[in-house]
Amino acid sequence: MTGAGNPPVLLWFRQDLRLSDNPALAAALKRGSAVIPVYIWAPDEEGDWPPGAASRWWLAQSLKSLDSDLQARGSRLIVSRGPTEEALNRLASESGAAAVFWNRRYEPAAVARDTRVKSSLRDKGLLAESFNGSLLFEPWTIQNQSGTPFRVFTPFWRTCLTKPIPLPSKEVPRRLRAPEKWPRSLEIAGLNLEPSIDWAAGFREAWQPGEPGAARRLDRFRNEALDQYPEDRDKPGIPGTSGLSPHLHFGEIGPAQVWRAIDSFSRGGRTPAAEAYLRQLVWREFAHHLLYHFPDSPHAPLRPEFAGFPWKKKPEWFKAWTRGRTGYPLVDSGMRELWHTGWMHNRVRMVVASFLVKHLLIPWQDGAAWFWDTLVDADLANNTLGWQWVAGCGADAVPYFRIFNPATQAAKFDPDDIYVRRWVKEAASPEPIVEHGEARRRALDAFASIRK
DNA sequence: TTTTGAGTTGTTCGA
DNA sequence: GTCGAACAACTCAAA
Repeated sequence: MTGAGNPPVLLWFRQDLRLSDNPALAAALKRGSAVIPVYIWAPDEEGDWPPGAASRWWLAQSLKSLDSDLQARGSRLIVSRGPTEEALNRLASESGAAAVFWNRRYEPAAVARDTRVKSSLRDKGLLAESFNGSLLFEPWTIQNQSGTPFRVFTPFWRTCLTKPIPLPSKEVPRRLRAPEKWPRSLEIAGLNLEPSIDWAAGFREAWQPGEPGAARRLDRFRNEALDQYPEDRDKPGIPGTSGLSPHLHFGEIGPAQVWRAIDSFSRGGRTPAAEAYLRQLVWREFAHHLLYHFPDSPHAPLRPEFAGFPWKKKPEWFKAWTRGRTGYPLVDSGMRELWHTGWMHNRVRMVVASFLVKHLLIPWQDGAAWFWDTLVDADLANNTLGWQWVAGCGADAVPYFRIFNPATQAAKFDPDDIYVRRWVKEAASPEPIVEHGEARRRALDAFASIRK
């Protein structure tokens, strides 16, 4: 089929900002139609979670990268503002498009919006189809033997391993056929995603947003760090983790591509290093599974007894935490790394989160909101799982008595102070805002108070 | 059907 | 210095 007479397809990009292994794009190409790549900025449609400042910075870079990759293939990115429904209808009528294809999202607000958009497009006689480009296992495909969603990771993982892992599609188009008539477009800069005061110098140094940057990151990890991953992933001073989280969040690389690149076997078994990393990739799946099945979890604890937890509001302590001025070098380093680069090492995320929730007794939701605004990899599913896990109120959560000692954690995972010296330059740390032993006892009492 | 055992990431205390 | 126990409650799967 040449498709020369086929009306064009609108390819609605969201969190799938890539051309390789993109099922919606593949489906559009298969029709032989011209493709009109579209991004619609509609933060009002994200419920309580419009993208934060760090995410918006990343998004701006990623859109520029996508546009440039499209232009290299004879195409371009059409940019519009929401409301999404109106934008898609206008773009379709301006271009004569007869179909809209996209890859699915799983956040509650996005699911509701996408459902509405799909039926509205179909009512208008357009073909509207969605695909899976972001997960290995969509949330409704994994369940336990009683037919309910898993709440414990290990059985979830074992069940995933019995399912076929999707193969990434190899096809990357050299050229994309342009439509006869391009619809109107805004400039990416016109969306005002980037800060007016340029605070992102540290971000630019640390990251290369976009599909080529994601591929480079994956290559580096596989070639230079994977073998040592089980030991090195916990050391914040060295690049022992993949650093793929923001690329995965924005879909600049897909999980099937990552699985394919990492999975390796020796003597009949998966190598321990590959398995350790793939488990982490499946934690991302588990987070999406939980968010989909428990849509209140971004704001409400999964364990109901936590509704009565005696949280404290201490604005000056919260502020000290956000600024990296708690007096605990590992905590302060993490918070400064976050502020400077838009990212924080996972080991340190656990320590700073535990410190906020247990040492300071400040609600996990406040920490989640700060991370949401400052992380370039801010992802509602992962952020929610992480904070509920640390607070002990989530699925498969940490036991209440597990209270990280920031000094012990530093001694164990940053024994040569490489990480702490990178982020805490002053000769003397501020006085600790709470004393560890006392804070620990207070936390144990608070957690005991909600037990039956 | 009921029981049993295991479960991402820890710390402290006392022998 | 090292080591085991204690620090809960609940989900899930296998026996």
